[in-house]
Amino acid sequence: MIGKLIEGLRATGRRLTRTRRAVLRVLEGNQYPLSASELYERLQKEKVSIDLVTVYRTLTVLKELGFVSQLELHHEGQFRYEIRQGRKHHHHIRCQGCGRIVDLLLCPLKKLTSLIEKETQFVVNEHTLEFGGLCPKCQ
Amino acid sequence: MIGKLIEGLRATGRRLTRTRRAVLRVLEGNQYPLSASELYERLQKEKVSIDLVTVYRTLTVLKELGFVSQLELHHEGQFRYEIRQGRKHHHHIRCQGCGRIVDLLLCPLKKLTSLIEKETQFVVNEHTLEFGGLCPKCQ
DNA sequence: TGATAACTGCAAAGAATTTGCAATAATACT
DNA sequence: AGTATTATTGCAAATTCTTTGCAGTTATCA
Repeated sequence: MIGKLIEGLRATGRRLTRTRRAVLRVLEGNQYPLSASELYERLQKEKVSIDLVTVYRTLTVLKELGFVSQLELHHEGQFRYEIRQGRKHHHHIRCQGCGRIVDLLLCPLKKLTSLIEKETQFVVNEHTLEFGGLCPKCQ
Repeated sequence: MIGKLIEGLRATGRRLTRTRRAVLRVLEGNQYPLSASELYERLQKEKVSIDLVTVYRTLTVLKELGFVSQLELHHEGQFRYEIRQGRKHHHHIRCQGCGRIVDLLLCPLKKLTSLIEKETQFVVNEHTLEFGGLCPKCQ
């Protein structure tokens, strides 16, 4: 992963820094998408000296290079980021109680897309699908 | 509509005011969901004297009474509001070029919900589905 | 008409995110 | 290895959307 990161950074005239490495490492160590401030907190716990602004800027770069994807879950008012590397297209379900986010591996929308294109005359480029509910612990 | 509004307001110890009437009227005159600031601008054009804060507070009340629903479209960073009165459950498609929002009357997710509940052990209470693309003019 | 709340406007606070700029650090070249 | 170049960082401050506090205004009901 680091190898590909260096490659990607170089190709766009960027540099591999202590902070970029640290951000990527924390994201890799987490199976659910983190917000910028969550990432910041975890870095602080690990005694990595970094500014929240730098976290934002790093996430922007990683997103531009295609290493992470940016999620916008409803009722949250913030972005979340997760490693995109080698992951299939998927959606999420979020617990309305504790906020826990779980991946959904299915996506039933491919067929629907062409139907919608016919109906609206739009060219569909993306879709977001998200469920909200209560996880077993919060029920 | 106004009749039901008065009824709803009364029932919760609230009052029908010039501003609430105006906000509802503008929402009714629009077929696509408006943001608070868009609503504010339209009211200004109509020479209705109102503060943006009051627009927000009014939208909150209308939402609580079930007269409008609050939407959170992706890549927008703001809420939108649309009349809910007598409208069926639906989703939206938004043009990535001009931002135009069109309703989608179909919803293919009812069957999917029980599948997801089995898979995740969540109780699903809501879902959001949204498409992004280019409208005929922006293609 | 007057009393009692609810409602409004204004200013200011909050939260997430972005921007400007000088100091710092990674890279390339010698 | 040493130095010049230029990307990156940290800090402060700005932005955007939304919410809150409070005193003055207005709708409602006796």
